[in-house]
Amino acid sequence: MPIKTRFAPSPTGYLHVGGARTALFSWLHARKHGGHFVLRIEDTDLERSTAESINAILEGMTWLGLEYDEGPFYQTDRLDRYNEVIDSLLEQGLAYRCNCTRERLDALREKQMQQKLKPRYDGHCRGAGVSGDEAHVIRFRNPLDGQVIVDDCVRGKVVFNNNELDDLIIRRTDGTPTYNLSVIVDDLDMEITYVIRGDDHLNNTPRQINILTALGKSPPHYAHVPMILGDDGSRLSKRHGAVSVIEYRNQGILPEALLNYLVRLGWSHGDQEIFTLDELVELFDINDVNRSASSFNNEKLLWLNQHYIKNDTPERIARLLSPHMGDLGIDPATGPDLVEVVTAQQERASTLVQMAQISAFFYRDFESFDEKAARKHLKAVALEPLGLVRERLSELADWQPEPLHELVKSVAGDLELKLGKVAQPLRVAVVGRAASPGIDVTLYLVGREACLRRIDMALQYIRLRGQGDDQ
RNA sequence: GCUCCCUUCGUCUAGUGGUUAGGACACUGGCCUCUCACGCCGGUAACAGGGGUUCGAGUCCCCUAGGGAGCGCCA
Repeated sequence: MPIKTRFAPSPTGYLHVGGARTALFSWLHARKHGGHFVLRIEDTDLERSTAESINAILEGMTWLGLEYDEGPFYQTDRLDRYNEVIDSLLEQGLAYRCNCTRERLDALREKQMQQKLKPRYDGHCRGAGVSGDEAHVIRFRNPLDGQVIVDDCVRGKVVFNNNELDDLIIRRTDGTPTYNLSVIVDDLDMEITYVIRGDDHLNNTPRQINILTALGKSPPHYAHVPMILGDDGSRLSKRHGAVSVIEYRNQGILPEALLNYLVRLGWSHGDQEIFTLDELVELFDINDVNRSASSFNNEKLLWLNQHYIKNDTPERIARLLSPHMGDLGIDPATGPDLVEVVTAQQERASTLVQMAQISAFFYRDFESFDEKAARKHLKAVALEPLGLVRERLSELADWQPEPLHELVKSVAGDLELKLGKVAQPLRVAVVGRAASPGIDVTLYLVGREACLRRIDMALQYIRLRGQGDDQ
């Protein structure tokens, strides 16, 4: 049978980075073996499933580039099929009707907890012969003894005793199937050979295997991958910051950076840190995934992101950066070529949002000089070099980085100053801050008109400031 | 409480009985330098604890502790 994996999120929120990682592992496993990757939406919980959530998941998968070969399938389209399986289990006596009230179940659970027992159904209706005419659920008749061995690709063999399990509900009073039933029917019908999922499902697996066995089928291969924790060691959630992959996109993270980061959480290949998707398809092996949970570390993600920003073509980065400029109210068409701006900033930003922020000054005047930078560089001693630079800039014939570089150097030389004594005041005057790309490229991209205007602002700022105190 | 899982630098990890316990992020010292960044060179920092097995244990076994997950008419 050809290798087939699936990603089966329930549409009750956004595509979580933990989900994205299991999706990535499933996708890689399928790609590596020339198999298929299936997307299935587990929306049998009608109360909590939403269309927005489905869209968010599809959007996230598309952004990450985890394309699926089959689906998306929706479980709500397959209710008849689940009922067919449930009915056949019922007919064969492998399942039974139960009319226990929620009150009874709640009381039972409470009593068991008090007795320090594991809460579970007591089999009250197992032999009761509850009629189909009254309100009821269907329970699977779980074996009472023996054991189930889950042979897991990442955990190894895990043994569960049947006497720890109970008769789980497979059809609700309203007639809809529950998770443990629909999952195994889908995986069976869709011919899934590898179930790769979060290890929060490990405890469900013996129940699913028992149903499969009752149906006369053999289980697929399983791989339960460890969960992702927040930086405080608890389960990753909203309070740790971004958890939705779309949030990462909005923060200016590149999809390849997020994928590279996620794959290294629980998996490695020697000392290698950077992987192309092609390399991953070749090198990744689900059997090599770690057993222990790992903490999400945003700094390392930022480092990877900067790496990818640095090493991609300026053209692609510019295309991705453009909407983030828009977020700042800047239309890149109104100023210097965004590709040239990216080339100048590529090594200076770890996210696209940050790159937009540090590039805004190319497109519009800043509100005010950064105070610390101004205090250090916009002083009376800067009046002469700034004045001279201004004069020569206004006369410069060829407004290009090279001549601009020569110009700044010549001013420094003529005034017998170190280059920094000219470049830094000039930078603060033109940029508003003490940090920017090389002064020549900065002047070139800002353009003559804005440069002269901003230098005049700086000269005036120094003079006004000088009147006030001991400057 | 019960069942299952996990435990190497702060974090991600390498390590499959003999290593000065390696790499990466972060932190940090230096170099480069017109600033920031990049890059380069260096540094701090780990086998949870206790018992075994063995000539020898991060590696194998047991116990303890700590952490996580599950125990729903959620998935």
